[in-house]
Amino acid sequence: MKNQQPTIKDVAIRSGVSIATVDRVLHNRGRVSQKNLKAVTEAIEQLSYRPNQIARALSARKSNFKIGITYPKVENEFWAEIDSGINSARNQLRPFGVELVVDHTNRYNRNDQLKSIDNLIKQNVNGLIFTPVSDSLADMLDQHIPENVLFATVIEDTVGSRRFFHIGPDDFQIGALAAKLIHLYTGDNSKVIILSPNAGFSGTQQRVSGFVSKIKQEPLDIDILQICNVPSETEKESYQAIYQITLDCIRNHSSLNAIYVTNGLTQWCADAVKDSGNAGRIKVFGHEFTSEIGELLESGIVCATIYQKPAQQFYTAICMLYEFLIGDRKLQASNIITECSILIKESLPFIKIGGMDLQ
Amino acid sequence: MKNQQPTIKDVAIRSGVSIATVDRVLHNRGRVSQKNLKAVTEAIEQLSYRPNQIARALSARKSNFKIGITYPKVENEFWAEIDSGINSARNQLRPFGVELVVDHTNRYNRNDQLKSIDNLIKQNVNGLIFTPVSDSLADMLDQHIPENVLFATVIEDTVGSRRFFHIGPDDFQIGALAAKLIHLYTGDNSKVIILSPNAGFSGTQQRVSGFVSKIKQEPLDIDILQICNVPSETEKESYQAIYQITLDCIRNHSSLNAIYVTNGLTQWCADAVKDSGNAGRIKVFGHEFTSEIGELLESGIVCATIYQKPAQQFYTAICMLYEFLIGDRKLQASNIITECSILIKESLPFIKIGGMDLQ
DNA sequence: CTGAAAGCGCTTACAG
DNA sequence: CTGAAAGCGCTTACAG
Repeated sequence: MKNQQPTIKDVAIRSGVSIATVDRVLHNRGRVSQKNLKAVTEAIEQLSYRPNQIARALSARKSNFKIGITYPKVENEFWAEIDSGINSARNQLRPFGVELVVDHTNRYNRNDQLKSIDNLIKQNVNGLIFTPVSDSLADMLDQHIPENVLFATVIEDTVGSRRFFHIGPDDFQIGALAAKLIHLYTGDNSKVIILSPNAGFSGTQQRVSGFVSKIKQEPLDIDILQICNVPSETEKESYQAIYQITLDCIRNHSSLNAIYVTNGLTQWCADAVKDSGNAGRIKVFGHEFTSEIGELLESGIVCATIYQKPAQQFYTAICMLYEFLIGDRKLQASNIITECSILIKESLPFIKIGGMDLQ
Repeated sequence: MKNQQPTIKDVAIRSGVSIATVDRVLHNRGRVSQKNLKAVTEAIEQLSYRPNQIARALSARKSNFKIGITYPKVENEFWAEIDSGINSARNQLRPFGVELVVDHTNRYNRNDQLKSIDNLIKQNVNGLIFTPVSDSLADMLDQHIPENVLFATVIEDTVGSRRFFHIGPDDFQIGALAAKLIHLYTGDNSKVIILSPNAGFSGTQQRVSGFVSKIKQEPLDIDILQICNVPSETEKESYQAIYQITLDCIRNHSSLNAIYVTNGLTQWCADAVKDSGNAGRIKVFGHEFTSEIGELLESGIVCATIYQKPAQQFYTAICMLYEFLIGDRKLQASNIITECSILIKESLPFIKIGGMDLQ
């Protein structure tokens, strides 16, 4: 009844060396004679041996790992959800002896973020995960982060940096999907305004591009009345700004019947629509999910949002980084495109915040 | 820098007993004096000790577990996807020494399924996971499956049985969501036919109820021209039947402009719509996702499907069952309502079949 | 360059 | 009722 998975011992016996030597080969630690290297490699091949990750993890428990995480805590609700993803990962990895150190900045600001990263590195983290506030960080990151610290990006990418992998949505397609949803809900007489906070993020720009391009390509009968960048460096500023700009737009465009908010500030726009007495007449479309968004979907002020499951992204990223830390970091890491959900009133019963089933 | 999670040794020292005694308390194995029981319980409490699952798993490796799985392999594509979920679980659990034995039946038939279950039990499985073909199985299951074999249901439930937990969608809400999607795509002049294979499944019935109830409640301007049960005990029968019935419906109802298929046979209905020259005019809505459904969404014959991610359900169920097998099976297991996705042409770029990120 | 040994935190016979 | 010891499959000093 014994499960016949070969172990490191089997490989050692077959190749006529000690377990320690097999281990050296497994980790390319060198200091192995050509002859033994060959014997071990062949034995591994013949037995199709795969190291047992459980045993590896238990053993790794002796030397603890520390993973640092930092993000811009500007839109509170969005990042609060991410904290739940981080906590799931913390619980998951605790038995492996992994410590998670979380830091954050209060603005979308490059220098703040670099300081936060420096801070984490000073605490001797073995790995680093963060959402870069600007694409232009690439060079700086490679300078600030030592070679032996693995880092990965979540939600936003920094193309050109040494980042090990990236997890995030396909923002261009998200924008296209948003256009389609608006068309489904408003039919052929859609006069839409795009409110675009976080214009510094390349993801935001791509959503707008995807939206515009979808309208042209299909084509969809949607008029874009205006595209407004909403100032949003700090939290307070962004809330106030989008609320006020929404009111201004409503005043200036009497034909307006739909608003697309390119990110998670959707609910503040919806509040302005409601407060101005336009609930139902002006339909709001946007992103993410909070309890308030749930109510807004229920009441019909918001028709649909696209949910990128940020907590899951962080959870997955943290677990992946750990895999590479204890395993062979020479392995190629692959990027992951997040699965996004369409949320409408009728899909509310299925939603899981965080979305980690196995605790 | 040592991580300060307490271990079983810490508990033993603090309560002045051996590790073995602590272990006895942890697993309610009895044979512990009142005095020691109290001491250990208190020590666990004070240190807030939690057993390390990794160590537990590695140790459990000594005694192998076998989990049996059986399902009705009638709609090939649907169950082929599930095989990929089972394989993910197999890879995930292999290092833990878990063996997965898979069996299936060729029809939606109670007796076939009971035979399959008997067969797995004869192979000494420690746990059992399956999709019951009939709600009325409850009593039989409790008789056929020994008390010491944990079992759980996926996709379809058997209320009233001793099943340990259930993972599946909220079928009533799924039906309601389908009604909404049809309304979004066809507007206020919708003449719909519901094609309902697998009428023996309670889930199917609930989808129809949810659909009808949503139309009344909202209300949505949708006329249901007819509700057809499609014979579907075997695979070949169901494919042919739904194709033929679709053609008949098209012939009999000239005003027909939408079809709702209550489950995964959607693509065969869509083929009939296409072959009869009604692509685009008659819009198809249904369930699940296969490569062919991808093409049908792309070409606009199918407007939307609701995807219950069956592979993920099985994956999660298998992993959960293992957790209970090695852990304390006295713990209460909780049921899981599957997160369902709305699939439309524009969400195709995000879809993941199987959907297991971490391999 | 190589191997014997200790250890990660549990579980499981076994002996008392 | 209780505890010492072996073992799960790895990794990591340490000695040679």
